Amino acid sequence: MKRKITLKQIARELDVSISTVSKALRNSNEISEDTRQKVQAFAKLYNYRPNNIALSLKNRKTKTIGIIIPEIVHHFFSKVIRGIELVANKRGYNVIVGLSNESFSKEVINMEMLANGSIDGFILSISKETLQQQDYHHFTETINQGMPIVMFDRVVNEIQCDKVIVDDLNGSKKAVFKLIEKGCKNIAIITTKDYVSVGKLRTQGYLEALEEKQIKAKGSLILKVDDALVSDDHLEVLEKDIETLFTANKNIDGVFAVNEIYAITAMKVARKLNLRVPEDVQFIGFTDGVLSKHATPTLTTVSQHAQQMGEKAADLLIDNLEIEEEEEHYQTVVIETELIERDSTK
Amino acid sequence: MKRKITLKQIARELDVSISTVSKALRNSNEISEDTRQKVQAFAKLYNYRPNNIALSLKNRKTKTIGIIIPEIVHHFFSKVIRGIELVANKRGYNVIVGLSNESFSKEVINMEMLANGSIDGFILSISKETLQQQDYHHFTETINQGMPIVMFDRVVNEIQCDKVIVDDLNGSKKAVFKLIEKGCKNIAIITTKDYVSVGKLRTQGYLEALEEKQIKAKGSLILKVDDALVSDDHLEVLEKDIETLFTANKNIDGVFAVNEIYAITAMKVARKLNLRVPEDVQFIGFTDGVLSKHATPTLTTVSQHAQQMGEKAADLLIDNLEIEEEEEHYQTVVIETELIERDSTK
DNA sequence: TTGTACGCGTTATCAA
DNA sequence: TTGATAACGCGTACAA
Repeated sequence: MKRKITLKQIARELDVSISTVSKALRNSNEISEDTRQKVQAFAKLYNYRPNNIALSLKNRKTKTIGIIIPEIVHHFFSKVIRGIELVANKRGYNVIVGLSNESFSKEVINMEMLANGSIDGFILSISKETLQQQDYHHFTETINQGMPIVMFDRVVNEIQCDKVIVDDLNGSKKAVFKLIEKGCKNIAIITTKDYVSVGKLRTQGYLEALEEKQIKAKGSLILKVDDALVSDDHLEVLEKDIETLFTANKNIDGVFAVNEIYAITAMKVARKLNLRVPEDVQFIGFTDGVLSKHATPTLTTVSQHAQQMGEKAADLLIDNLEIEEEEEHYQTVVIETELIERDSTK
Repeated sequence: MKRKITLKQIARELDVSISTVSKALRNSNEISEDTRQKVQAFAKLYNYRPNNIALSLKNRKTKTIGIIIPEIVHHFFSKVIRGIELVANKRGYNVIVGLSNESFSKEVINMEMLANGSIDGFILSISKETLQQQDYHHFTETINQGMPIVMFDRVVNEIQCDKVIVDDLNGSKKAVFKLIEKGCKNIAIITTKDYVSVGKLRTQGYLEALEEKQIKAKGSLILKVDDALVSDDHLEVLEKDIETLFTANKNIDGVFAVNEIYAITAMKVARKLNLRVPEDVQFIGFTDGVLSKHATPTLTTVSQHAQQMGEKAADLLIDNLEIEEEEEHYQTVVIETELIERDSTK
């Protein structure tokens, strides 16, 4: 078991100084052809590689990006990570992942751990608990320490930083317009409580779309599900809520759901109630997930281009990291959505 | 924008030496109550935190685990990561993620990047290309350098290290036994090419189960799908293959698929051919995914306990890292599978 | 009780 | 052409 070799060891072995070795390896022309070759041969033989940690300490940059997300077992977030990793790797960065598990304290702890030198900047999506408590001091503090942050998807106006967001509003409008165009008269929405910014925006899009088409929104057609319900255990509660929605509003002929699970579950409930999809009720979801593609019938969805979001976020962060100019002018990049029509609409 | 404060700055500010500050902060009783308090107050005020990189360099350990997986947009792998992250965090470690994207060279490059000091050890699952080429030099080299590796799921006998695997063989047998028990006489298997170790094992389990029940395996009932087909674009090809399987073998009354996509797709094809599930054909998949739960009908599956695998892998690695004893006796932990019965079986 | 010196591995500057 | 030295930030053995 040969430990990794260091400059010092090479120097001792070859009876030259450390700095000579260092220079020789970097092809400095201060060094004679002779020793250069000797050193390089030796280094190659022992497979010398500079120690990243030492380089990080010296250069005061780690070439590592910290990602903080609420949950990794989630198509959207894992696709974003893939995008980040893709760009990061291409530009010579590594990626270190912290999960907040939707918890404020875990988010804070994770960020503090990473902010102490381990990374050069953050890409993150805010946890639900943080959004509820509206306590953003950990973000401002890290930014004040000179560590850049790029937020994606779940962002917040209070914090000044680069952001990458989905065009939730227009995405929803597209979906609702499509339902109207397909002949729906009574369109329900299944959404989340308002403190989840994306849920709020998507609800707003639904309302605006209806208004623009001179359709009066009805409170009874708006189902705001408690977030805990996304967890698998509460699927039955979700189903019951949706069933109530349908039975209380027999005339529903279109459903817009702000995520995949809601949409799939709603279709399931509809089928159970002997409603035909899409003949009796049409469905559109909002997601980048895998369920839609394999559902029965396949689900029409608003795609978010998650991977592209990740790529953009990584590019923004690395640009920020590598460009000297101190003038801070943050940008918010909006990733357009795309309506993917499948069999749950006519 | 105040940069992170260092010991040196505190020392200068308070007009004491660096080591005094260091000791004071670590509550050394060499330091007078007086200066200790003074230093601690100042440090707290400026929110001093030791620099991780400096600590890593000094201690020669980074408290960071490197994960290399073929793909992150995959329920199984993201669940494993969640398990790793959970344990790692609990034990004071961070997690850095590299994606091989099923490519040999990306796997090698990623490992080399991380092995140069960035991490203390690896947890990985081997890429398909590596398995095909059977070139494992990068694993042996990192192990020889004294950096421990824990492999999970896609492992390989040639490498001596800790391993966490699913009991693929028995998992498959359980599934096939269940189908037989439920009255299936002609059970087909949809599996991968043999170089994917888990596919091979699951096929073997299928064969053994049949043999134990004195049922003769028929080659025509074994569909070995090309791996590229898992990618979304090739779904149609997959469907066609499965359709051929069904039409060429009208008597199929049970299907065991080695992953979720195969199973779901097969159910879809069956429905298209007007076969009722589970009345005419019963299905069992192999997975920890989200599709099974939301499929129509819901899919009976062999669950792999992915998160538990991640937790175990992390514990193994960290144990290895923190325990002094040099005697290497590697273990292979087998995670038992669990048959989750849903509506695709009677 | 406090401070000096050293080492972790590297590179850059300056001296020889 | 080569080498000594300092610095990145920290902790600690040893000296004062």
